[in-house]
Amino acid sequence: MAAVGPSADVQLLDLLGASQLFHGVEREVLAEVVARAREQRAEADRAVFTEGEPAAWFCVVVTGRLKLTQLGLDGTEVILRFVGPGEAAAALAVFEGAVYPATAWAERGTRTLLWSRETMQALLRAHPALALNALELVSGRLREVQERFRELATERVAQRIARALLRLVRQAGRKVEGGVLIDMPLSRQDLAAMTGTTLFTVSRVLSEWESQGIVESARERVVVKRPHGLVALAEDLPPSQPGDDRQ
Amino acid sequence: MAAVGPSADVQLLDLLGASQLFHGVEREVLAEVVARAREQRAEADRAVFTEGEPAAWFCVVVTGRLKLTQLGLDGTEVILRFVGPGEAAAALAVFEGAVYPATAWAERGTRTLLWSRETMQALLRAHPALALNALELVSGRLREVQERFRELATERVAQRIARALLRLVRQAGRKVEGGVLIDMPLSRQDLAAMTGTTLFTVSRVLSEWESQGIVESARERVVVKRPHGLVALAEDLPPSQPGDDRQ
DNA sequence: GCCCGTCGTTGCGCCAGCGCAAAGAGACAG
DNA sequence: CTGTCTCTTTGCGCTGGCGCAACGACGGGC
Repeated sequence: MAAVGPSADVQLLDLLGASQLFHGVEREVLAEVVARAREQRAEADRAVFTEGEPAAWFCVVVTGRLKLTQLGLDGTEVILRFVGPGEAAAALAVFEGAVYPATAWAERGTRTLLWSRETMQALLRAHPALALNALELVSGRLREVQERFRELATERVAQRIARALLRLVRQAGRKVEGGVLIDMPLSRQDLAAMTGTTLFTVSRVLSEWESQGIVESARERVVVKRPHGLVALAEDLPPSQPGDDRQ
Repeated sequence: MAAVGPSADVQLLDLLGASQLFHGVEREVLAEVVARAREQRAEADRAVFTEGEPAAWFCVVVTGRLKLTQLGLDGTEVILRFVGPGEAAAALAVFEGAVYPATAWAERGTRTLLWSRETMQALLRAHPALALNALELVSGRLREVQERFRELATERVAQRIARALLRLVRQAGRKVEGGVLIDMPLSRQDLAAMTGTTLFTVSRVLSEWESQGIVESARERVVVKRPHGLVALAEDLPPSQPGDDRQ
């Protein structure tokens, strides 16, 4: 962990200025924010913070990605979401609670900015615009979780997997020939933990879709070949035809 | 709907002063807040606001209760939560989104205070303490929904029903002889919509628990006789003995 | 180039929970 | 008191998805 050097400042200012939490904040305030941050390069396979521990740091990803998980009583892992560059983690812990409600796993080489809980609360108090942004941020997240809660309560597994893939396409999709690659390591187990099912079921569903030409999958890799096909599955519409996805 | 009269002011000030959103706010600000509210008596079986409609009003319950539901694609209803006196609804809609993410059904005779979206946003801007309270409120709600998401993803039906009952006991429990009554009309269908299952399964589970003396249930009525028994079920512990609940 | 560890696939058996139908039980109106 | 409406119970059959086991495939390290 190191104090942020002046050379990095401009890039960080841009990153934060474009983030949901700090967007619209005056440049000078942003400079203050950056000045009070600590930068960290996370090692892979080590948690940046851990569920149940006292909430000490607020976190924004600079490069790389975090995976936020919760643990069930029986040890089953649930993936809440992924956090990409410019996005925040541990908002809950710092704004409301005393402990982290989730564990954050960093992808190899992930760089993060960290602010102590006290710093963050002081910033919120000093800059009302920041508090409003935070309110919007947390609200949006609440909306999304409620949505997923409803899905989990009312929809079948295949439908939920389709939705999860569509979300990942939006979040980490990269156009490649023949479709959209979900540009991150994504195991069957990951998809299962996102959708409340098992890796076996995910494997079966993906195999089925592969045989229908909707996706193409390999080890920790998924390419969506016919997004409309997934949308049809997610919305429970009559299956689309192979020609439907021409763009 | 009527402007708030001066006679009601004191009670309303107390109610709001004790609420999570307005707690700690100076008395004079609170007076301003009350002055800008409209009071409404909701008819039963009519929605106070409806999922998907433009978000127009922020809402705090004075007396009675709201039931917040979301609709699935196939028409299945999911209950997000109940809103009691002093609690807020439509926070999301007003703080972040353009439309209500849920429908609010009022119990018969429920009285609510309403503020227009614009008023609410003006209040937030004018009083930073309010924004911080709102942030805390929404954060707490997010924490709870994430928790329930995890439960839905990892736990069995009986376990989830046990948790739902325990939450309701905390929220609307009233001590009666032989146990704690959940003091509101609560159908099997309601419990099913809270836990992502069907009324049949809820009925079977409750029957089983009734035969074990853990609960006692009637039409839209549940009395928890041995809370520890439910806790054991919720935490997946070895079943407690009938004597365990002596207090 | 080989080995080993991790990830993915697939067949098989099983069971938790669903869906329906038919009947029972309160509650409320008239 | 009676009829009706809604809520609840329970039996029965079914199936979506789970859990395991065995095997296969890929990839990184040495």
